[in-house]
Amino acid sequence: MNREQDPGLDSVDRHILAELQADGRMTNVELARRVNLSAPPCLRRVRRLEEAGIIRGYHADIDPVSLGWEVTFFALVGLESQKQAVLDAFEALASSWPEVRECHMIRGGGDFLLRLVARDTAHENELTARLTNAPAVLRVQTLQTIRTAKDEAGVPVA
Amino acid sequence: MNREQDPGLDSVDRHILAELQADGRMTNVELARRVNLSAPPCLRRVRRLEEAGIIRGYHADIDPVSLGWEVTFFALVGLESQKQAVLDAFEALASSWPEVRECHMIRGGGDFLLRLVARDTAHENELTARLTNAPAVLRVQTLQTIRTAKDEAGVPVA
DNA sequence: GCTGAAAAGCATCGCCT
DNA sequence: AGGCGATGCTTTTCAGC
Repeated sequence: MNREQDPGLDSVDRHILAELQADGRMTNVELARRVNLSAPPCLRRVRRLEEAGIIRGYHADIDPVSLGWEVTFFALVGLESQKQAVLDAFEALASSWPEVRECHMIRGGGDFLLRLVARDTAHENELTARLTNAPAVLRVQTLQTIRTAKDEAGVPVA
Repeated sequence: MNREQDPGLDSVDRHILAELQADGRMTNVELARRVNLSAPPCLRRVRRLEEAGIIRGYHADIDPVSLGWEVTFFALVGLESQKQAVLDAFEALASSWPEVRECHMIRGGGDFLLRLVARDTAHENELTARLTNAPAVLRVQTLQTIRTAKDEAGVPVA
């Protein structure tokens, strides 16, 4: 669907990506004005970027606390085996929990980094316990965020 | 700007949040149809959610690889002091790097979890070295993502 | 707080450069 | 490839329930 480092990505495309990353609900007319194009070719470029899989979607960024998710934390989970079946099973289990927002397998074998949300500290403890007691889990290290200095969703478009 | 667990957030509001989290560029008419409202009150609700800070923004989700960011990794950084001035200085330094996308201070003193992007493995090594050599840094543990099973930007709207 | 109509603005198409 | 003009929607406001 998308090639590595697409050659047909000029400075106008990158400008479009930067603008839509900053404000994904901008109208096409406003976007066109900012990148010095008229509306139709601007829209054609956006559609092309979407169809090439370079723009994967658009999402509202919602304040977790407003929805009752008071705690965000990370967990480093170590498994007792590196067998593919064990890794897959843990991955499937973790991914099935709505509180698990990210699940990354870490190089070096048998470790996962998760990002989770919890309603409160008790809920966080419960989630940690559920992780600890999950099949093949050896240890769980929770990394509790006390302050977030920077949290930018995307990537530099330099 | 936003209160904890806003009481004036009914099921229609939550439905709106879920829809815009899934597709932030949906037209207001389509959104209204999905939440069984006509367009004007739907738009008023969206504006209210934006002004209350519950919707913090809208962002295009861009494929990092298409822009040349081949490597995404995390770094656990331990500092040699927990003095506020030292923590603040590290936070300011890390946040100033465009490759650092997230910078979280971790409970327990003197630790930070960063999420970074790099153009390639050499660039990743260079960033790790820059972290290691930064003032007051005691150790850097890189957590290299080899597979991401789940990566949902938002929060459960249940 | 919703509906419905109406004005203004936008998305999108076909054609031309 | 980008621009122009036309058409049909969408957004947004406003009066009235």
